[in-house]
Amino acid sequence: MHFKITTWNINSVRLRLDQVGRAVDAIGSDVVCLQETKCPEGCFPLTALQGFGFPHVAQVGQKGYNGVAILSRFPFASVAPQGWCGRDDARHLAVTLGPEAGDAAGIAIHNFYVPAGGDVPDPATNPKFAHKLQFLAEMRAWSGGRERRPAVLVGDLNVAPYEHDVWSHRQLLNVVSHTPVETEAMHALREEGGWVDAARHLTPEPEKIYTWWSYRSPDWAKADKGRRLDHVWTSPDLAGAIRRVDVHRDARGWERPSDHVPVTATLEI
DNA sequence: ATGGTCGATCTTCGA
Repeated sequence: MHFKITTWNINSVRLRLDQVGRAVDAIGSDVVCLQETKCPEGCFPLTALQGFGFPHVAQVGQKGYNGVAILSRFPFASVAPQGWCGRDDARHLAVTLGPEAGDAAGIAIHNFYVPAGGDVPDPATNPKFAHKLQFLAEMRAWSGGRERRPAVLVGDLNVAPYEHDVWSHRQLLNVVSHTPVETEAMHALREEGGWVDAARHLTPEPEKIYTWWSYRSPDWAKADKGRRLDHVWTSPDLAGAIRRVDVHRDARGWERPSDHVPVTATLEI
């Protein structure tokens, strides 16, 4: 079967509900992982999302910030949110697909929203950056201890790990999301878990790949000062199944867009 | 050249 999994930092699921429907209709996703849903669980638009063809929805939320959700055409065998850095921030959700998912049955899906880290890349003076580094360190330890079974890790990881994941490596070396301490932490945690970066597996450097363009850029498409912050990783046993990774850049040009675009991996399993 | 723009919430914070 062809299994399509999409990750998208939606930056308010209530505001962009119609855009979720538009995107998944065009893509044909089997599973959609959203970040920054920005609503507490009580006001989550569950019924509307189910109406887009995803009867099975797992989500955690908070008032105003964070929040992650997994929408699925297939039932879940298990759902497990997890706290990180001793907080109950809604930044991670894991599910396992049930037997109804056919060849995708048993695959674990991890949806992450890594802290952005604030503006100053110094953990001594910026607690947000310290939080981000701690979060990445905990992910590394978790990756190393993880049970070896088929899994896909997606999300807004808020790090652009390779030189050509940003519009200018040199100009962003001291900008949060691309500093050496972050990119090294990201590589370490990926290698610790044996994870395969699906986009770079198919499209190695030096080809540029971006998934995010700042709201502050007056002409984002022309300037094209993007960064690759949104990722799909597979466990090593699924690496050979990666057929496509599509970055839906057009969504950045929609009316009232998210600053991130959907990224979809197609696996043949 | 240190801005610029969003979203949620309640005038400021996080991104």
